Amino acid sequence: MAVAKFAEIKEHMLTQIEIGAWPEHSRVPSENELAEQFSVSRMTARRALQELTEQGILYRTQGVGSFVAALKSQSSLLEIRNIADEIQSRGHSYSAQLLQLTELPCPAVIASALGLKHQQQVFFSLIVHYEDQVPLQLEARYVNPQQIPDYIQQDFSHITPHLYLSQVAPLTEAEHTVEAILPDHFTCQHLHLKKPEACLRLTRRTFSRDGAVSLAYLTSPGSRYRLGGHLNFALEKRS
Amino acid sequence: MAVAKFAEIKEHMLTQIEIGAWPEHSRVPSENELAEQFSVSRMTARRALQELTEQGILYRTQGVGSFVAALKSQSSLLEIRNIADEIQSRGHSYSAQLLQLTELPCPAVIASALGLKHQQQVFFSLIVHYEDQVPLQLEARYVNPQQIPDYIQQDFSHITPHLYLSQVAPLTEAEHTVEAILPDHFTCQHLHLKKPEACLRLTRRTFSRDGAVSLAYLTSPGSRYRLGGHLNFALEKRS
DNA sequence: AAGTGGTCTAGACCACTTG
DNA sequence: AAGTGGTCTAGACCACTTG
Repeated sequence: MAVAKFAEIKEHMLTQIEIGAWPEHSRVPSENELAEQFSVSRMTARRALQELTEQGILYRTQGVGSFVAALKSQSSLLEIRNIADEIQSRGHSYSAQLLQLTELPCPAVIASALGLKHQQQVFFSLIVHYEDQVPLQLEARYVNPQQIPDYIQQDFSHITPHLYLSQVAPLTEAEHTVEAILPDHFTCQHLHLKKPEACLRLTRRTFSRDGAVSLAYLTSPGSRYRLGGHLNFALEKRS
Repeated sequence: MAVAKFAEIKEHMLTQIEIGAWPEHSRVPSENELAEQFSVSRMTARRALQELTEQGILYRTQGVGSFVAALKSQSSLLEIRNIADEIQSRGHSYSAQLLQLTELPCPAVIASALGLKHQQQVFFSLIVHYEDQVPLQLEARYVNPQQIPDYIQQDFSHITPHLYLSQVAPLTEAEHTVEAILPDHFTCQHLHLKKPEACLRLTRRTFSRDGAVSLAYLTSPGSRYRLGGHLNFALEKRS
């Protein structure tokens, strides 16, 4: 079996939702209807519905039916994922636009965060990440040149800074801050926002074995992006 | 069927792991072994194993077996803190204003999240949390009345819902979503926002041993609140 | 009464890893 | 070759919501 049948059904349903054929809160086919349409047993149709429900894409009510949940891009809070992978794992196309890749004298805040001296040179990259041609995130990143001397020679339209950094300086630690902000004019422009709207801003400082590597400001429109996480405490009680 | 068979098997396995009978990375019974032990079909035993795997409690390898996963590292980004403690630990004064504490017929989305039936009664509380007399967070919370029958009798101007819930139904699991939104008029009013500004909204679903306990929407002005965290990867490599 | 989702059975064939 | 997990079938009974 090249592709599982339940996966094909999920794929089909996701497509219907994406193209808007099945709007939010509309009813989707029942287990029995899907089973007949795809010539599978009810258990297989059920699995497709069930997994989409666990992913937060559908919600179901016994005796009533299954419905499309409100949709948004979602990423995990717990893991630091490469945004390209994240987008592609949703079955969408990823692309990037490199706006800047330069060397700057280090602003005081950045110097302090990266353990550099004020006015020392620091690498800076500015990139827009697109999901299916729609800007999902503006990434402004300062990189410690002592740790990553070749940063400025990379082609960041083909590899994300995150992926490159994780290859040359494996991540050992990260610090996050999450804020809601109203973006400035410049950010609005690059995120194709006609009017300023609430944006999520992640500030992420990453560390490798030898200390602070980079400080990134990741800004995404609130209407297109959210962070999701899952915590499990069952096993933590023991220690 | 009072309690589903797959749930009983999960319960049993969780207990074994919690009491240390099944240490990290040790092998747990196979689908066939569990099916025989509990006199159920393999599909039912499989479901128990599968759900524990999705919860991150087990990991499985085809042809080899199922194993107890490693402890998750803690992330203060998602650390579930009592907001009263959080405010007081900054040396500020905490107070709360109870706006609503009622019983409602359950909306479909809430029912699905809490494992309740549509239109069944659900408890609802609405509270504003103040830091030094300034509103910091609007908390709208739906609570499973089957698990927390006395919720509606509590005095939430003196104890936060989070603290009360953690006392009567210890947290085993939590799911988070973080979004940036523009608040509606009602929210603006209670957060004393003259104009709508970007707000952080945490959606938090909490679980106890017996299932979903509550679903909370926590909304805070972006200018007054942010989430901060620290991730350590040394222990996280598992999959 | 008809349709929905929730649970379960007792089989089946498969791909995979191990001794 | 024996055991594991992965997928699937064609039934069954149930609780629930709706017309």
